[in-house]
Amino acid sequence: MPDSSRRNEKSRRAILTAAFELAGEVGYGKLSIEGIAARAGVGKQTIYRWWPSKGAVLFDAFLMMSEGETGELPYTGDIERDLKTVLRATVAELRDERYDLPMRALNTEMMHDPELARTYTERLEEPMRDMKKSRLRKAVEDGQLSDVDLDVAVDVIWGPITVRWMNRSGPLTEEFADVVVETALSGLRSPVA
Amino acid sequence: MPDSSRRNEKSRRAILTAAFELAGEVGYGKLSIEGIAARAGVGKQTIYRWWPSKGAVLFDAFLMMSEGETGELPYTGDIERDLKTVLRATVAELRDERYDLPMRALNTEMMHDPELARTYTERLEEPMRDMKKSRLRKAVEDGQLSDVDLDVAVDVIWGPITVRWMNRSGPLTEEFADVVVETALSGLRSPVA
Amino acid sequence: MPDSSRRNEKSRRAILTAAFELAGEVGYGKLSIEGIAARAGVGKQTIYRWWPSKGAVLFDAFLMMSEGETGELPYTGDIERDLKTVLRATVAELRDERYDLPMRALNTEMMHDPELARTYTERLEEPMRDMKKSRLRKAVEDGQLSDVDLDVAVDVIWGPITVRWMNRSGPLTEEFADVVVETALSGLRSPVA
Amino acid sequence: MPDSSRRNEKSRRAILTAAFELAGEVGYGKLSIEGIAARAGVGKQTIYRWWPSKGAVLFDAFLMMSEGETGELPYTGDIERDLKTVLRATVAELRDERYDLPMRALNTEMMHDPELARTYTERLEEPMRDMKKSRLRKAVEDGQLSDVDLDVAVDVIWGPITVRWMNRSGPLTEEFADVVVETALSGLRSPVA
DNA sequence: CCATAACCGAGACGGTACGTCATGTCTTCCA
DNA sequence: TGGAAGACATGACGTACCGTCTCGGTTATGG
Repeated sequence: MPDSSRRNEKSRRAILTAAFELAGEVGYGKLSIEGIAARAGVGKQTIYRWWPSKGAVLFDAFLMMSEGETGELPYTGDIERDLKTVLRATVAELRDERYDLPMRALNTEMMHDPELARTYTERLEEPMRDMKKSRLRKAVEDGQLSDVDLDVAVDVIWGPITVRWMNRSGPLTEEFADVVVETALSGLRSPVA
Repeated sequence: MPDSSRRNEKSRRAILTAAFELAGEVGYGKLSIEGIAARAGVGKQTIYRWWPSKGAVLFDAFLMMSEGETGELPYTGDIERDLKTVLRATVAELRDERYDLPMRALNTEMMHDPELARTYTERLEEPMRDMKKSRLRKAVEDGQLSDVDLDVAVDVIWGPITVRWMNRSGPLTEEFADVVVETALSGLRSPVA
Repeated sequence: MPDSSRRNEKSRRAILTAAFELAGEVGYGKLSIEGIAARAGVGKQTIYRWWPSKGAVLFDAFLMMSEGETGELPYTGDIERDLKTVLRATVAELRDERYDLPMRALNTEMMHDPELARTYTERLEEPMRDMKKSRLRKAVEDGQLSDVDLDVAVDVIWGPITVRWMNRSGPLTEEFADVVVETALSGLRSPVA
Repeated sequence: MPDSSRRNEKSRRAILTAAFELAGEVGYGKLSIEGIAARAGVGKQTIYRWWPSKGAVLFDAFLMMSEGETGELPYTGDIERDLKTVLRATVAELRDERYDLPMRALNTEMMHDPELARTYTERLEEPMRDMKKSRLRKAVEDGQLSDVDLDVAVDVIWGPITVRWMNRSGPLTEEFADVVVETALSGLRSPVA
């Protein structure tokens, strides 16, 4: 197995950058190890030596890009307002050409590679989910939300956005983001009942 | 352009069946036109003549499989109970090996092929969505649900399930289905507020 | 088996013309039955019905083209002069783009199809050879040639030309034609001997 | 362009051997790059990397086979006797199944590929022609032949054999070889003249 | 003078091979 | 020894033709 202490950092960054860019330029279908190596000015073996799959490269590329991206969701004291802010930002990002294609590429790999999905969940999704749950928890403490399972709450709020993006099953707009937040907060049940 | 009146129906069915089965057996990554043609006992050209892409074949395979599948969602008068029944069934199907892999394959293709996504939406998603909205509409009439945007309601209910399935971001169980229904119906907001 | 009395003469001519032209335009390698049928505005089956092979079509095309071509070689009384005239004409024809490629195509087919070679020999080569032998016989009668095997004589005179054309083993010029005639007539042996 | 220093010699030999054998077994029409690759246990790309065409492979196969084949034509002092010896050997070789088909295949390719014909001429034909001219030159020095153009002499002697082989226009026997030699040496012209 | 059998155009079909591209492994050579 | 370079066996791609096979739509006799 390779000795990572001898690893060439410049090559590593060149590969990840090339992978991310190519995913955005040519799309998932035409994203190839050969292409990444050529763009990065690197031998193919250098990729195969350090990553087990195309998806793993892509994942690391995301990791590098999102490095230092962090911290907390906004807190104004009004959970509805804050969730709308966040979801609108998410929608904007998903509509951004620069992120759309690479994210689709990564999602595709995850879809068929449970191991990659697990790693992704651990390294990228969980931290983000924790941020989300953290904000929701504060809202519970503020008496704005009832004491539900926060994981389910996250899924109910962010799930609809993700699905629309993936399947293009409807327009992915800021209005949609707002309505999702309102609906998730108020529930579907008639208040009379 | 091919003359569809001369089309060989037997070959068509053999191709769609082979595509569905292979998607289930070898997964998306190893699903090839050559493999489908070989399994179906058909020349490759016969596939290329009638379908523009691997995704289109897969889509037609789903169409054939879901032919006559239909009608209405259950109606007992209790929307919560009925939604739980439906979502539990959905979860069961998504966990069924026979459907999991082919669906992932189709979703992958849709993810990168907007035209295919559009067709899918029109031919398969819309009808199902209409069934769902129809059941929800009855619940509104029954005074069980408030008068929300039904498309958003559908996304809020079914979105979390779909996302967990796709990304394997958490366990996809019947309990999860139940909690999603309860949360979506009651909303996250504290009743005190 | 097909009833040739019902045969469509127009189609037949269109096929042969198309075959000859295409052989000249695209060369042997890209000459296809499909191409001939398309150019002739004819169904493929009409070709397969009447000819056993591509070579047979080509052969018939030559037969049609050389119809009525004939009679006798020139006779001025001087065999050397006459042979030079004939060989120069042959060289000119072989250098003519319009005949070069189709002839190469036909020769290729004959090379690998003994049956076709036999038919060609009978129908086209023998008549031409008879004309050649006829002229040589007259030269024998005129006391200009000794009484050799005329078939061998024909091969010795025309063989060198044919080989140079086929293999491009040297320049195929009128001068070459002249020298071949002179050499074949005089022989290689030193007159002293 | 490929770096020939990295070339795998074992693959090269396997390809050339396979090409020669297959040409002899299945004939020109069914000789395919795929078939050669399969027989040689080699990827198709390895053939496409190093040779521009099927004909070039075949040519190299001949080159390999005729390696070290050489030297000089027999010299007993009697040119007629020696030429008969050589032409009889040529006839025998052309009638040998092991050489007939591969040679036809190579000739076919040369016929349609001037570049290949040029290479063949340079690398295989010229050396053989030089041997032939060398023997004829000695005969001239011995006073057995007159001082004719030796290239034409070679064509007059060997041309008839080649043409009969290619076109099967007559029986290719040792008797024919003898008569061709006699006729070429004595000439056709009547000795009286 | 129609009926019926053939030819005809068109082109779908199961195949084979094409020439290209990417895979993941291996080897060579350089720093 | 890590890395750039790239040859290698493998296998899928999408295309071109093969030779066979229907499908209607004309001919063109022969009963």
